[in-house]
Amino acid sequence: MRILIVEDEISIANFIREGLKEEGFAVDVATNGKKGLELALDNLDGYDVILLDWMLPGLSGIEICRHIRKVNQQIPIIILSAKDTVDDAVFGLDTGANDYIRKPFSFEELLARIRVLMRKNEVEPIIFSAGDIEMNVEKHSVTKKGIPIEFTQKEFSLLEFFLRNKGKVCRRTNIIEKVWDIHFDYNNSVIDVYINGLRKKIDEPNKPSFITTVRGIGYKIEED
Amino acid sequence: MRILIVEDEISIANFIREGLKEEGFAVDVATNGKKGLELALDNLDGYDVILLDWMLPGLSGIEICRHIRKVNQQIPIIILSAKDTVDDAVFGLDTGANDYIRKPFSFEELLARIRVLMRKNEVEPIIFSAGDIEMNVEKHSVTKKGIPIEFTQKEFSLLEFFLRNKGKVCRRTNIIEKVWDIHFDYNNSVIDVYINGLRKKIDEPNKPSFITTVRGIGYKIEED
DNA sequence: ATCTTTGATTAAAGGTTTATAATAATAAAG
DNA sequence: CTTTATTATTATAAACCTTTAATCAAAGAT
Repeated sequence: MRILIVEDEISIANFIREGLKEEGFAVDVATNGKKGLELALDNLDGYDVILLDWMLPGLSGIEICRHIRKVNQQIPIIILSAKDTVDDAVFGLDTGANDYIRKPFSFEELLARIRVLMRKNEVEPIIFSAGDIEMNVEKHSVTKKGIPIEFTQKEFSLLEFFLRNKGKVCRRTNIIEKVWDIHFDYNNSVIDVYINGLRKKIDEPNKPSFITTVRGIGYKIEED
Repeated sequence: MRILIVEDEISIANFIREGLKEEGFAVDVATNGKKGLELALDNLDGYDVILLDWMLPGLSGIEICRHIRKVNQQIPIIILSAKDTVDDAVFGLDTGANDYIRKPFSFEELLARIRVLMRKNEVEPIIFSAGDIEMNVEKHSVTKKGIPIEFTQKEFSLLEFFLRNKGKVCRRTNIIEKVWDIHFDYNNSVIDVYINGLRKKIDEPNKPSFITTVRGIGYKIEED
């Protein structure tokens, strides 16, 4: 997680930088507008959040924000400003900032607001893979070495369950609960039938199966 | 654009409601926590933003927020609160709110912050295409290899939905919700009928359909 | 070495989902 | 108000998943 701070008051910049570093962020600081915009545009995808002071020598934070938004609408921008009127806040937000924090601010609240902005990018993974197998949940497709393999609904969710738990043993009870939504039924042989089906579609002849049996417990697929 | 306000102080609720209505929003108001949560959960996809007062009779705004976030991570939530300490704000934000506004607040700033949260849904492409098919949403026209094909309204929006989600599987639940605005009705066969209609107009004889069936889940059109 | 348990495989029954046509209901147009 | 176009519902047949059951093979226990 990388954050860019554009702030000309060295003491404030340092204060934020040290605080964020303690939280485990990588931090870049620019102390004037021109340098800040340069850093931002050079490395737009590299930053997870950008903090902009409004009043800066040269290029203002607002102008930086406007420039960035011309090129990229996604990256979260927070304006930190001593301008504390409602009009200024509205102006800043309408220029494309995601948040507007008035100085002086509490570091804890800044941090919480950074967390909010990073939260939305934490989307559930939609692609799982193991060995040659790759699954795209959104597309509901699976490929082996790039070649698509068709799966029925149940087959697909069973395979998905294994891929989500790559490396771990999936117990029969667990499988039957999570994939079939059947409870308290250890010995349902539907599982076996479907394991068989998966193996037929995935495995290659004369090779150890992609899905290994853990006798008395369940099955698993190995971590790469 | 529909907004839910959960606020027990009638004067504040009315003030916000009237303001938002003037801005062209559809507004629902709940004056206690229980009712608010009910409205929210009944109609999660229906709201574009939810405003929660923290202190409410019965169920607090924080608790409502927590409940909603269990089910839905996307919908923007703003907490409006007389609790003005940093700790309260941090707590509110960490509970899943997207913004935390201290009372008393300016309506203009609330509006600007609502705009921020709705902005992400703004980028609207007008032309979609897949294979030989090209759709212009503005003109409400579709062509295949440049030759226009007529569609009825429902046919058009169904096709539009597929084109917007090119490559992804469109689940029946999703289709019936987004195209027909019918909720909790998986097995409405109106879908099948319209799929049939689209295929008749688009597909060529003795070729695989433009729209592929994903049995038990829904339909999709392939990425080019 | 044999028995018991567990897992693999196959085939077939049973059930669900989808395609299609026909019909009814609703909205729009003349 | 009637006609037409559009949308929704229902019915039925076909496709094909899912489950059950039966049999066989392998591993572990006695």
